[in-house]
Amino acid sequence: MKSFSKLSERQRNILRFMDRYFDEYGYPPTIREIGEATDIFSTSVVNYNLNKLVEHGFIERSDSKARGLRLVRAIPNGRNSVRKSEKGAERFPGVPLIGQIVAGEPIHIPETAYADEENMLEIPRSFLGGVNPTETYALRVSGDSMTDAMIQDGDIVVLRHTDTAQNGDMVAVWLTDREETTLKYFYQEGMRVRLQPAHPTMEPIYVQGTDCRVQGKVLCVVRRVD
DNA sequence: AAGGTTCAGGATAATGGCGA
DNA sequence: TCGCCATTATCCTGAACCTT
Repeated sequence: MKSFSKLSERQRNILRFMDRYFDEYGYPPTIREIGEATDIFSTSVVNYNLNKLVEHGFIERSDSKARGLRLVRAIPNGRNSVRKSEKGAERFPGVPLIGQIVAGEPIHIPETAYADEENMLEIPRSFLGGVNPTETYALRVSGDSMTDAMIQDGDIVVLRHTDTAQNGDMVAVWLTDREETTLKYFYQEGMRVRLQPAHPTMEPIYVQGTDCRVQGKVLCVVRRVD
């Protein structure tokens, strides 16, 4: 994963523009708007650089819809970088950190999560992709099954409460037979579900649809670097 | 119509091999 | 070690096409 300063000038400009645009309009820009704002004349170049930013873990893209862009890492000096702002909690709503995902040990995730102030994370609204903060919660990741998805041991994932998922979604899933929660990519394959780790040497888990329950979909990842 | 994707091909930078 | 050259990788342009 590259740091912000190691990105090309254009890629940094794209991130800054996306950050400003989301802050102003509340939704992401189009590829053509990004091109206009960053002096890129070809949509393919914008697309190329967006793919690079996905590769480096700065943004996520949705294949199925227009403006399907989402910042998933804070931008240094960006409007939505992780800091207190004049609008305070409104722009940086609290997301409760309620536990961790750890293989072999079940974790109960309440429908209405509660955490004391010490365990509340301030997450920029743009990182939640329009999801109501009251529908979100955070978990600390233990293990390295998602390293290829830029999620390391100790990272915090922010999730939206949901009991459904689409193929390719990164989700927290409760496995009823194993009595544990796991973080994997979700793929429905007929009556069974494939839970795919993002790790080169780890095998997917196959379970019957009735033996797993989606508990949340990952919205973004938070990492402390020190 | 707006917005996104794909493709062929060109320019430039980075890298590696080789001889002096 | 240095300079030259070939190869490869990266980034870009422009246009056509596809999807919603």
